[in-house]
Amino acid sequence: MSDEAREVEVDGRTRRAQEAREVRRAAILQVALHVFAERGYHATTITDLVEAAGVARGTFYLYFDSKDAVFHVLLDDLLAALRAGVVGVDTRPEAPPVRDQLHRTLALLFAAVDGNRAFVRILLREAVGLDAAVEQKLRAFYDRLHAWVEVSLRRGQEMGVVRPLDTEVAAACVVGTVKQVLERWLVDRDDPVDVARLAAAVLDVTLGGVAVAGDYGP
Amino acid sequence: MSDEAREVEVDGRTRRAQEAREVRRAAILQVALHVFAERGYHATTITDLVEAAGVARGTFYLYFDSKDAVFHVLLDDLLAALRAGVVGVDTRPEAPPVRDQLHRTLALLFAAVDGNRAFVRILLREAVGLDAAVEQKLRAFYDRLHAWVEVSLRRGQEMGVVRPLDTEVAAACVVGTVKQVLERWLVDRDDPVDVARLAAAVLDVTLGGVAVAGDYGP
Amino acid sequence: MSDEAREVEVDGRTRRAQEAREVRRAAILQVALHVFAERGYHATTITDLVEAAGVARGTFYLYFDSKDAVFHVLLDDLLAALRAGVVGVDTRPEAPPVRDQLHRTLALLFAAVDGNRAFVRILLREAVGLDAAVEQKLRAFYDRLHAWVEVSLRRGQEMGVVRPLDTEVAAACVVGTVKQVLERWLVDRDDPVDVARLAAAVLDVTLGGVAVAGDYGP
Amino acid sequence: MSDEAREVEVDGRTRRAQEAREVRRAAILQVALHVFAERGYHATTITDLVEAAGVARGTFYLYFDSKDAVFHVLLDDLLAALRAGVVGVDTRPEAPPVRDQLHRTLALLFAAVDGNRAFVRILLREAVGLDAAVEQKLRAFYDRLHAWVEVSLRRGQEMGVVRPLDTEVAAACVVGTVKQVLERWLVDRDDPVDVARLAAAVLDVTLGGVAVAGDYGP
DNA sequence: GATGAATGAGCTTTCATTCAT
DNA sequence: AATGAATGAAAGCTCATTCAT
Repeated sequence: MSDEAREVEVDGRTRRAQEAREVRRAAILQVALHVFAERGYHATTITDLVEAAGVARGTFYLYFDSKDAVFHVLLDDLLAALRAGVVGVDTRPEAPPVRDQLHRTLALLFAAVDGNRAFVRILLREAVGLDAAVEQKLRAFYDRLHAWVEVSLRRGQEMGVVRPLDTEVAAACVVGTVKQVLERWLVDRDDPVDVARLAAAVLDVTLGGVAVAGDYGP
Repeated sequence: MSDEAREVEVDGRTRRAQEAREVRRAAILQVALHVFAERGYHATTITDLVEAAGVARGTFYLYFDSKDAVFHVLLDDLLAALRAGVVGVDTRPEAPPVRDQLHRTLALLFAAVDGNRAFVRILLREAVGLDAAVEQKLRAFYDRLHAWVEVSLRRGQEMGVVRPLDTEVAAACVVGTVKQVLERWLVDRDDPVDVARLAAAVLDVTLGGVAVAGDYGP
Repeated sequence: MSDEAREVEVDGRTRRAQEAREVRRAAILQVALHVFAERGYHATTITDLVEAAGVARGTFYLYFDSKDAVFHVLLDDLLAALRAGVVGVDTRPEAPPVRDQLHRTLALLFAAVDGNRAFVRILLREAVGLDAAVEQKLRAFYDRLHAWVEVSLRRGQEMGVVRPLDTEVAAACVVGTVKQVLERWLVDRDDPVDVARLAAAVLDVTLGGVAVAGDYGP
Repeated sequence: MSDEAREVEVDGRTRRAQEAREVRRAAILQVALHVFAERGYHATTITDLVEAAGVARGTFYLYFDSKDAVFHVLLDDLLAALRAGVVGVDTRPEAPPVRDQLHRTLALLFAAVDGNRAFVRILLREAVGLDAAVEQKLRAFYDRLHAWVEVSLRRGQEMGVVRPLDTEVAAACVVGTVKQVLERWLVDRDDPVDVARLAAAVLDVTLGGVAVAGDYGP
């Protein structure tokens, strides 16, 4: 075997080993997600995890530093997926109608959660005050979402399409609305959901309020 | 001493003992609330509880079955307080305006949470998925609130003061709005809050929506 | 039962409980000493300790913070016992001869070690660099012993009973001599030893050297 | 290529491979010595060793059976080095003076330790009771040293240059003296040391004792 | 021969709960 | 009724060693 061939083979080995590592890591993550979802984060032990993954205790620590570390990886992945769909409204003349853009954003968010139901379930049920780092990440995520909504509302006011109202309260209302709908339709239930329809209904209520026009008081 | 007198005295003793029991039980509860608030539910150990209460470990178990049991008592008390203010809208002619009634309900709810910030904080931060029973209680509370809102919305539609909209989605929006506002103004922060003003702002957004009338799309 | 009687009884209970605690603590210490001596410090696990003591794992931690803590208690006891016999030479005219005083000091030291063979064995065999605190304690002990010997030698030189020599080296020789004799006769063997005779022999060699008088030098 | 030539080439290969093995083995030993010295024996993990040596975990086990095995090799090397300088006194008429021979032996021993401070440090601080085999080796070394000293003292008595005294005790005193001086000047400190001067001082104290001649009592 | 991912027995420590006094 | 010493199951994590590639 020539030196060159050897080199290629070594590279091949290294690459295959690397790929095997990635695969195993992903497998442990996947299993952890399901075990967390089934037993709850706190109730899940390392033993549960390694038994479900079919690896030895030590192997787990080869891929993750701790139970918390696994959780943080899952959390970061989810938050990234959620953030991906939340983009600013395009106000150029040739852009689609604002309402359609908002609908698309909502639908994307709902779809992202729909694709991660198990983990979002853990997140909303148990991880709220899990540890300082998790809390900080969640809070940062919600704060960012809130800020984004509030800024959007202010812009809307400047454009004359949003009523004069307390934008901070209104932003909290929007965020809370989204959270609750997510929780009710995607977390508490296992049924498939038409995210487009749901997004449309939420948009309708949020934009127009519940009262008939002109009749919601002084 | 006659038998009767003895009986009376025994009754007196029994009664006094009973009262002492109640006092001690209440004291442990009160202390538990504060310790939970200070250290967090999970971080609080039985040792923390009994030391703060100034009783022996065994004594604690004379009054409560477990750490969880204390939590459930505190939880039941809170939920009862929250439910107290949520009453149906009075539709009789001589009743106050509907909007005022809704404002009063919201303000009462906010005030109840305001008076129990410490515990609500633990509830939302740590105890969301504490155990099946807690989860079920919370869910029942929210479901009941949701149902109440949905029924109210339907009645409003019949009365012609609520727009035609998906009442289930709208109810979820209302509940989510309330939860988020509570979390943002009463749980995440320590500042005193003008609950009446906050309730008014929430009502404004919820009833009228964020879009200017007639401009929120097809 | 009168209040006074009750008080007495409560005191009695408390006292008895306190005594029981002391007894148990001492029992664990005693057992630990033997287990350490038998299996070696490093090889001894908490499991070994509690099984030998016949208590539950948790009970152990009720009396000691850790395996190290037990060791430190034993160490402190030993060092105190060793230090007890090392006192300065009485140079008043009416005092016993210096040689007798030195003999007494040596014999006391040897006897103290003789009474703690098991632990001294651990100390010399394993605990030398156990942890920073142990090392510091041992070093402090030896340094103090060395300093005491060196000062004594200087005084002897002033009094004209000690030869002119490097007192630091000589002190190290004395300390090393004592350590080695202890190790050879009391640690490595289990035979009973005549400490007075041993002390006399050590004194003879140390004071007079091994060479015949006048024949040891250049 | 003829068969003979091939054979030669194979031999060459084998020899070169053998040499490469030796080199690698020595490299691991050298690295282990430094890592042990830096982190301490117990705190050093196989991971530390293989990372410092730049070889894979499995490779380590190709050269040594275990962590302990490496230690034993280092220990054997050290003891061999120490033993090298300890030779009997030459009593032929034309030999150098006895005192000079003793001085040379001491100085050689001190120098050997001086050249291996790091490992001696580990040996005395952590590995005293590492395992039965280490203990046995150390004990054998000291016993041999003791026996050698005792025999020398007896010969000295026969030659009339050593006082009548308990040679076993005296031998222990000499061994202890040497150990303590080594520990104090070469193990506990990092300063460079004049081994010749130190050896001379030790010899002076050991041969002549601390008391002025004729004044050390009956 | 070299590799390094995988192993799993074993460690120390915690803490909700029990029960003899 | 009150006490608090005792319990022991169970947790998270480490690391010397093995073995398929």
